[in-house]
Amino acid sequence: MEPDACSVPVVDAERVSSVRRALPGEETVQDLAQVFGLLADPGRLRMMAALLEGGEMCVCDLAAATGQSMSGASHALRLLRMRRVVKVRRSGRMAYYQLADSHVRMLFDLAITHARHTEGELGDG
Amino acid sequence: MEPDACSVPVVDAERVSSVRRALPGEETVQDLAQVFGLLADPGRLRMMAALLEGGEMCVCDLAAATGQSMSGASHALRLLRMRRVVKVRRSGRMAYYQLADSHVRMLFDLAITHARHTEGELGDG
DNA sequence: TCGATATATGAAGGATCGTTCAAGCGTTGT
DNA sequence: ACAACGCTTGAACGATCCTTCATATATCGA
Repeated sequence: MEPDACSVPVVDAERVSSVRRALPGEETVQDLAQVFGLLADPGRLRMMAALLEGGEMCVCDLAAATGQSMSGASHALRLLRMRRVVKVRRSGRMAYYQLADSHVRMLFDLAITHARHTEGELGDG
Repeated sequence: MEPDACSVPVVDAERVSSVRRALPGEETVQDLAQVFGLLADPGRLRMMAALLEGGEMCVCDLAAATGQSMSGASHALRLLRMRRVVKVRRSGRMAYYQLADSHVRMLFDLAITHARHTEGELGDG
């Protein structure tokens, strides 16, 4: 993937190695990136927002509320399920989903704060 | 993209429309997804973690600390710059980057909490 | 048992993303 | 002026992702 010792010139070698030691390990980085990746898709984002609002919902209602096809919703929920962001309760042929923990809500609120804060103009500085 | 009125059968029509009204607008959803998308890449994630730890750093030190090529680091920083996640200060031929606001730190901490909380076993329930 | 329903899944298509290579710009030092 | 330097950018390639279609499983009702 990325070379551990690359041929990049360094200005402040001491700080570089200090920062390097402070960085989260490879496994943690991968985990974090995957969690954020789940939130990076509008369909899944709406899905989580819907669950935040609606509490516990079945797949077809989630699909309808977020404007997705059944298949699309099911695929999205599978990813969220595998990363333990949502949990499922099955009753007969229905599947009822809800958020697995409260971190998602906080991530959401923070991100919305950021989005509102940097609202409007984007681009280079 | 996705049909507004799709042919999905609905169980609880009232809740569906209530949730639908409560969802953030299309523009907000797109913005949020893009912010999370920036955090979804290990290289950019390490970059933000480095800035969190190191305060203000030049591109070559960032590249060295996160194990990226110069070009890769520069491309990553361009995306972060355009979304106003980082800001740049130029001095001569150097470019010093730092985080633009404190939301990133909170997003990080929350996500790490989530990662630690769901550590270990993944997969279907 | 048979069909309809609710959800899940695999495969295929095109779109998007990340990395790399090559070249570009502006600055510094000689 | 020239070369070295720090950084930026564009294009290209391969990998990954999202959507859709078709099919599969399991449950319910007749």
